[in-house]
Amino acid sequence: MLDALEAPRLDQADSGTLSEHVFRLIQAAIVKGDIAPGSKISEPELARTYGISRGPLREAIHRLEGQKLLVRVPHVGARVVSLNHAELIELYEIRESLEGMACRLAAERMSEAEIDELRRVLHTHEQDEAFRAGVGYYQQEGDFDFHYRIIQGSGNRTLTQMLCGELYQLVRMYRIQFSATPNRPHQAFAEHHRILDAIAERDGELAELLMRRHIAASKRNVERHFKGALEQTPQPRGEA
Amino acid sequence: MLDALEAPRLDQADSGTLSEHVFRLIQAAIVKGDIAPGSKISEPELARTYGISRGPLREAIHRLEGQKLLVRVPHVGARVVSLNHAELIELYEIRESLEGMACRLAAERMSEAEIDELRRVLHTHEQDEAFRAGVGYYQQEGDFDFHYRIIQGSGNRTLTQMLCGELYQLVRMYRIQFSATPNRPHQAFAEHHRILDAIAERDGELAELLMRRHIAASKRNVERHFKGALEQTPQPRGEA
DNA sequence: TGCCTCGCGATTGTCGACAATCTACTTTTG
DNA sequence: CAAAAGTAGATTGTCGACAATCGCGAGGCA
Repeated sequence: MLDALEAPRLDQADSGTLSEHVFRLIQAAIVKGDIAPGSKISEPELARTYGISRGPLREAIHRLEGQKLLVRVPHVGARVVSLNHAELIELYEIRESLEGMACRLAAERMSEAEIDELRRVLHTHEQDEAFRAGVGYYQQEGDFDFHYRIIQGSGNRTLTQMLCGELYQLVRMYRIQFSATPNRPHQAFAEHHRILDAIAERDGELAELLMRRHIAASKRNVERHFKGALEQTPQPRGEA
Repeated sequence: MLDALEAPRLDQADSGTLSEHVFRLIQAAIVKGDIAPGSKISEPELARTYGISRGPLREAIHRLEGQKLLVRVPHVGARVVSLNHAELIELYEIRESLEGMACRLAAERMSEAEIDELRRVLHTHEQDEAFRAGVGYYQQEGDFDFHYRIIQGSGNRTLTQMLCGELYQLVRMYRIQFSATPNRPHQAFAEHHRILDAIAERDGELAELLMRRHIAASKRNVERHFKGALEQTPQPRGEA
């Protein structure tokens, strides 16, 4: 398993400690799907893979558990998280609440420069060829992600830490899994545009409403996707 | 420092691993204020205190960092979190959003038995003598905590995990710090009662509104408290 | 006298090895 | 033949020691 890791070795000192490094490496591997959801994490194997000791690795695992990307059970081991239907819907409901709030705050507090940046992000997406083809709108990451930018624009550092620091990778993981839904990208883009307009007009109330609806629409999309996949796989498989 | 720990040693196997145990121990020590906010965490010292190696201790520290009770900086060490005014307000705003949502869900989904339980919790609080004296309403923990029960009643397991598993201890820490405000306990109790009524009537919309207002009131209370303490201490001290 | 530099002590990060526990297979028994 | 007990292997949890890095104080220089 997990032989699809292109660059597992930790060449230069990217960010100081080894623990931090493998943390990011494993995080990326999980989010990208290189390590299958539900698969078991073997400490000796991963340690060998990344060429480090089990000490830093275990610390990274504990941090990953905090980000809800891993589920750990004492004396047994850690597994990559695999949300069931209900949990995934719950996640979207939480986002509806939190990102709605972030959007309202962003409409009230974002600077004109930040709004221009946001507009530029949307423009970049529009010209993306994957988007034009109707697939894979959501692959953007970090500063190039519409949602990410709005959350940061809220000015609420605690909220930003929760949404961009913890839940973000988890959301991204499922974004990638459910990325290819025919009409959704264009529709999502249109919704993004309306949200941007509301923010530009400093209409916090409307911006929040639109964001909540936007996420609710995504939720329905995931629901549909899940229901479609249910016929093929009765249960999300638990091993690689 | 931190010699006020009454029972630091880890006698029996409470919960399997040492890491898990010291995690809970340090968590309790921080929440109760035995380890001062902003004070530095010394690994060798804590390891000696609890009579364990630095390995499990470091894992516990990483988990505590995930719960936002510690702030860690590489190669320097960990400090007990000390939220400033803005961050504390942000925390309350997040709670407003999340617990409001939880309250709405609870009104829709709690069983009659659970509502009875909730009523009993409130009744217990009413008879508490510390409450009657007008101080220390908030010291309740876990199942005896009104908010805790409502969140669990929401039926949203992800939400419960976030609110009761992560942020809960942080909120509790500041609850304890700001506990003694003259009129607040009785007022809070009245608000709790109104929320309960709304839940009992299955009025989700009203229950959400009341919970949001309740937390907003708590926020204002903390704000007042903070402003009052500002004259004495210009900045929350950074050392024990 | 004030500021920069160097070095020492302490703390954090990392490692390899040992002990405790779990999983799966084999063996034994009703 | 099925089920339970026992055992072997692997995996997780824990430890003590070594290396890398940082903070702070002594000393030198403008």
